[in-house]
Amino acid sequence: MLSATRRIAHLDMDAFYASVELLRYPELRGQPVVIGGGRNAVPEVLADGSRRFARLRDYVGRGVVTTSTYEARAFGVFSAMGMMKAAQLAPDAILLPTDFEAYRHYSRLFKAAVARFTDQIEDRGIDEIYIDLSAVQGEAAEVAGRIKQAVREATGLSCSICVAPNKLLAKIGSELDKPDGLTLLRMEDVPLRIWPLPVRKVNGIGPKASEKLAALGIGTVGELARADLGLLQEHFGRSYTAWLAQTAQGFDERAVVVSSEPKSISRETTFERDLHPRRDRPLLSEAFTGLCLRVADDLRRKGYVGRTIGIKLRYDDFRTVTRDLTLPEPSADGAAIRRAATECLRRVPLDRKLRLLGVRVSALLPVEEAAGLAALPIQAELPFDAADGG
DNA sequence: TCTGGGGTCCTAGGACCC
DNA sequence: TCTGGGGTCCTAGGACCC
Repeated sequence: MLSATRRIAHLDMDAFYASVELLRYPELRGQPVVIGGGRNAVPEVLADGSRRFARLRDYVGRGVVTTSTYEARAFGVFSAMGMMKAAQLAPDAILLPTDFEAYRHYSRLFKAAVARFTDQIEDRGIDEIYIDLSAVQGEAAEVAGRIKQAVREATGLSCSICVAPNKLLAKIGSELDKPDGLTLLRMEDVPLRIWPLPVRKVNGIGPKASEKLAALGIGTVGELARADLGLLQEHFGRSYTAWLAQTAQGFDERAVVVSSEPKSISRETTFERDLHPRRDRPLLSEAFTGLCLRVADDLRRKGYVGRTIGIKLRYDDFRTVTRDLTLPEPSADGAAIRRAATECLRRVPLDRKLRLLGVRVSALLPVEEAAGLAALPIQAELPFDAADGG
């Protein structure tokens, strides 16, 4: 049972990767900076100790923007945009390589700072969390303020927080006052503060769904709240329609999930140029083996074995296909993964150039549990089952 | 200017079992 | 000979998120 009124916060670090880079290169503060380059974007240290930074215009390749500073966003450069396109919009912007090690470090720091307030924290990736503050003493605004201060002291970085009755509203709300925002939302605020927003602001309504809604004349959450359910059901099916209707009213009962086990571990790579299945076979084969070994290494480091091995291919026309194969026994062995993945590869048409190759292991089991299972006496496989109840 | 890499969850059909 | 209902597992694809 859920309590009558919960107090759920969503905390989102402001322009996280870019802000971490600004800690390291304070001279870039106030400038348009884009994160997403490779090795060639590493700043060069000059003889006088100053640094020369790469510019976006120098970028060549198939990467996308990971994050940009607010100054770069003013040029229209946002996350997930192709770097070549970003270079056209802001050729003089500073380009920096992604340094996940550094971002993970600051991620641990800000999460540890929040953990001093409560252990009711749901991890939503490297730069955001939900916090269930229901059992934390104090006014919402005051508690949120203290959390923001603690994050700033631990990291030197700002974040935006919204406290609301549920995760749906907290997530939307944390964006309303960015950066360095502190937003409070109550159910009564839904008509005034949520209904005017585009449906795309709702976590779970992506590009496809918002486009379909737009075609029905529904652009805002308020329009969604007033929409005819029968009409929605014709286009979205029963369960998604029910969810849309609840969401438009600001209803959401999902709990803050404090811990979870991974479901899959994967590695994939986009080639610098599209590779021909026959002519570039040596290159493909090398990449394929490398992916299998990296996945195996990830499994081993994280302590998992998996039964289902899968591959992912993307053709030069951007079509994506997957194949997978479930083994009788879980494994984390690179050679075994490569054998299974090769089986999968045989089932896929190799009649076009390839843009991407990926390897995935799912149906994961912690390695100690797998060891426990292996120690159990093996059930004999009889040709007829004597215990059959029929 | 073509569009990364790591994930989760959902749907749907077919096999197979009771 | 046909009909059937429910459950689980496997596979493929797709939407969505950070």
